[in-house]
Amino acid sequence: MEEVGNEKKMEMEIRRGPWTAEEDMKLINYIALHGEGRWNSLSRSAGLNRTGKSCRLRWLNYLRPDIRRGDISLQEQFVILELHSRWGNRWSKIAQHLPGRTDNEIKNYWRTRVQKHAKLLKCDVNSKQFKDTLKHLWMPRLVERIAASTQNVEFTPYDYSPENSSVATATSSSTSSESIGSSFYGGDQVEYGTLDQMTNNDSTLFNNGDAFDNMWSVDELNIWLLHSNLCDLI
DNA sequence: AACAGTCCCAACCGCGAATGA
DNA sequence: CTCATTCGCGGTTGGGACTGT
Repeated sequence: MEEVGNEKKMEMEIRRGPWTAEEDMKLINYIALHGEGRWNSLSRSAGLNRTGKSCRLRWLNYLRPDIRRGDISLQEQFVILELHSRWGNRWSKIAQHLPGRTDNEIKNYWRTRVQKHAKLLKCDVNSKQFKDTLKHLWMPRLVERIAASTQNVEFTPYDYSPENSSVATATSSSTSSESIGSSFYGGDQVEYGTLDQMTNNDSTLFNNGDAFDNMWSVDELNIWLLHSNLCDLI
């Protein structure tokens, strides 16, 4: 009986909700000394009344020194759209190609920004219509804007069109994370921007923030959807 | 100024996979 | 092989911040 009572007491002491600065410091200091991993025992040893899960999440999504904060840049938006079109909601896999960004952040971005547009257009975010809108309208537009915003820095915008995109040509067997990591788009001969260039720390590349929302009007998108529907019927 | 509605993000939850005893 | 524990992922939620009326 007493044991059950103690367990209950332990459970009662487990903290939830927002982390305090003191808890953050405990976690940072402990990991600096002992490294990460073994989260449950780490939590106990560090003197944190948190679940191992909670500690892991806090570290990976917030405290890690290489976390990048701030708006998602045009380049990053493009990478997210591109990789999501290939892999779907594989947030952690997508995050691996966006240094400093977490799966949680990308997931939040997708839900708040991209799904918002789908909602405005009254179509499902997973529908062919919406995917086509992304591929044929949003992504080419993003490329234009990336090219415009990077004219003054050493970035070689590639000739993007949905047809030469790996979105259109890739098969599941031919896509690999390595191909994305080394050269952002396919062919070795073509001078494409590399992922590093797409996601480096150059402030001129990363201060474009929220441009996504203002790229086109709902009317513009609706006209395009109507047009693509008519084309499908013909 | 006050309120309602919406947006955004940190954090939690459930589940399946991996690992170890 | 089995069971328990831990880890990692994707989905969901709570609440503060922001915006519009």
